[in-house]
Amino acid sequence: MKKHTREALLDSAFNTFYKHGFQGANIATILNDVGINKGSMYHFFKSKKDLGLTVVEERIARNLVNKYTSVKSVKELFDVLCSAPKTLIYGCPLNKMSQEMIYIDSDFQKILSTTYAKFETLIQEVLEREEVTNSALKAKQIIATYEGALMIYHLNQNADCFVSVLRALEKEL
Amino acid sequence: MKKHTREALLDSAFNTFYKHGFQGANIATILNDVGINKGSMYHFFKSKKDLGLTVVEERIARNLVNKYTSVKSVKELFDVLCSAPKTLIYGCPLNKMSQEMIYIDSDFQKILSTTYAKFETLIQEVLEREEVTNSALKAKQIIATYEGALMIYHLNQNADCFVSVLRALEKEL
DNA sequence: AATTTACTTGACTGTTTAGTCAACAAGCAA
DNA sequence: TTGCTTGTTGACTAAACAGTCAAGTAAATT
Repeated sequence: MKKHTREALLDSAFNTFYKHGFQGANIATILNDVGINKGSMYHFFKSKKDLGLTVVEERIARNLVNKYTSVKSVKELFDVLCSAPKTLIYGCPLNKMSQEMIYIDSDFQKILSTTYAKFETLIQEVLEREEVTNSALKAKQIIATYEGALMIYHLNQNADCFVSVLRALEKEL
Repeated sequence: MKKHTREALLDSAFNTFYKHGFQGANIATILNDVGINKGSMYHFFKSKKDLGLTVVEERIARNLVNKYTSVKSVKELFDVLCSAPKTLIYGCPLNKMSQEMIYIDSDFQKILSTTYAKFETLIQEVLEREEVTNSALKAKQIIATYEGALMIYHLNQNADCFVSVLRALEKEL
């Protein structure tokens, strides 16, 4: 039960922040969900903010890296991107937290910007692997379209446009 | 001073919600900013939520409509979109509020979805005016790219990619 | 077995916050 | 002037919430 509490806390905190936002999230909800008490959480994390920053590092950033480092081709990349609406039920966690936090807290701003940069680099590397020209700009185009289309999907509650927009982009590369 | 208080309240509320999010916003800050007292606000709005929904209607949606109904050509549309980073200092207000609220409160979900639909229709109409084929999908493509690029701009604090991504999209129409 | 370290408990504190209310003032119509 | 509607005041309430702490238990170290 040593590592378990900390990891369970991060899992539950990720889910809660993902749905309610960082500011809207209630620590009591997380504690109740994990089935532990206050002091136990404050043993591992010195504040709600500390918990939030660790969620970005050890959940959001880590999931992103795991997902995209295994991607080898452009086709594979688009397949992964197109499968997003099934899993990202409240939108893109990185995007959502960025929109909320970057102009509110500079520590969040730093870690979220860094995480985004990693994401962009991973996409760029996939493009370079197949010698796509102008990979830096193309990576940004792909991410921009992906993030925007995901938002439209959630606002419309309709995945049709999400996949068609991404497939149209794929053809233009 | 009859209409003034209500309008000043909506202006300040819009700015505060835009920066801090709806949940993170503090009513006392808004009241202090406008220079009035609690009861005065609750004379015009029955709750914070009521204020929030009215901000969406009378500020976010109205600004959007005013901005895009005057746009007549595709070139003009992209000029307006490309000028966004200078004015939208905390990102796209509609996108930001949507990411925060659509899975938290169904009244916000409804009004934000409706507002988004209006936005999409306006863009589509500009495309149709110049007989762009497949205007429904193209409108979604433009908005997706625009929203995503705006996010990247804010996370990177660098506008270069924003304009190049949008200009690249313009050429593909 | 003894002692230190790691983890847990849950009541408690202090603050922040949305929302209420009764009394008061201004604008206006008769 | 009188009365009515609209808007304003600011103290008050009640709840929610992040964070603390002293005392306890479990686990590892010697």
